[in-house]
Amino acid sequence: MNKKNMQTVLDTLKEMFPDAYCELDHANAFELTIAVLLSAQCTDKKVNEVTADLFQKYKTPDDYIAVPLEELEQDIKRIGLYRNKAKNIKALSQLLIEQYNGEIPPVHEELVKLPGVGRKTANVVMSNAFDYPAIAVDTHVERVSKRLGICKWKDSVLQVEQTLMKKVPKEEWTMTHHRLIFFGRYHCKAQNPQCEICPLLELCREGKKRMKVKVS
DNA sequence: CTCCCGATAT
DNA sequence: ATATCAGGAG
Repeated sequence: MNKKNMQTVLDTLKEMFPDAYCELDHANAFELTIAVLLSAQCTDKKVNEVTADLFQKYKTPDDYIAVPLEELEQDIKRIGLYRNKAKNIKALSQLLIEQYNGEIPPVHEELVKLPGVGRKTANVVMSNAFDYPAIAVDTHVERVSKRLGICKWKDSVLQVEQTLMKKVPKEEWTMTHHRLIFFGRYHCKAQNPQCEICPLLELCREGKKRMKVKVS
């Protein structure tokens, strides 16, 4: 995508979602890390329902270590992928205590060493908890970037991230990341994207293709 | 690449 | 019935 169209995308997203933000409820970096870990292949809404009780019951890494695995599994069962997630939360808590004084390290390279924390989760924690510029590429960011033609269809999530970092000014990385998610979640949805009323239709390769299929 | 996985939308 | 949801590990 050329510079002019990219600027149009950024301006339009800003108009559509001026105050996009992290929709995962959390009070600190530790809770945010747990929430993002739980959010894999699950809606934010569902995660928030579960963490409302979870964060009342568990406050520190020690609390997660103290509980039997089976009990923690039941506490998060409604999220899905719950066995892996419960195991990761306990291992992550253990590692935090052993190597990080029980605190979430504000360093990307350290975060990805934590069980259940990959590049995307680390980026979310860095940007939302530690105010560090980052673009986390989740399912929405990837889908939207590819549909609009910001990046190639066959790009990996890492390539998508690198392309976005190159095309977006660094000071706008975090906000743009949130706007791309809102755009993907509420407008350019996986099923039933709102192409008919999309202000970006003129520059959207996929959107124009979809509209053609509809009229014919 | 496959597996993990319940809940919700379509 | 099937697709999708703020992915990560083996």
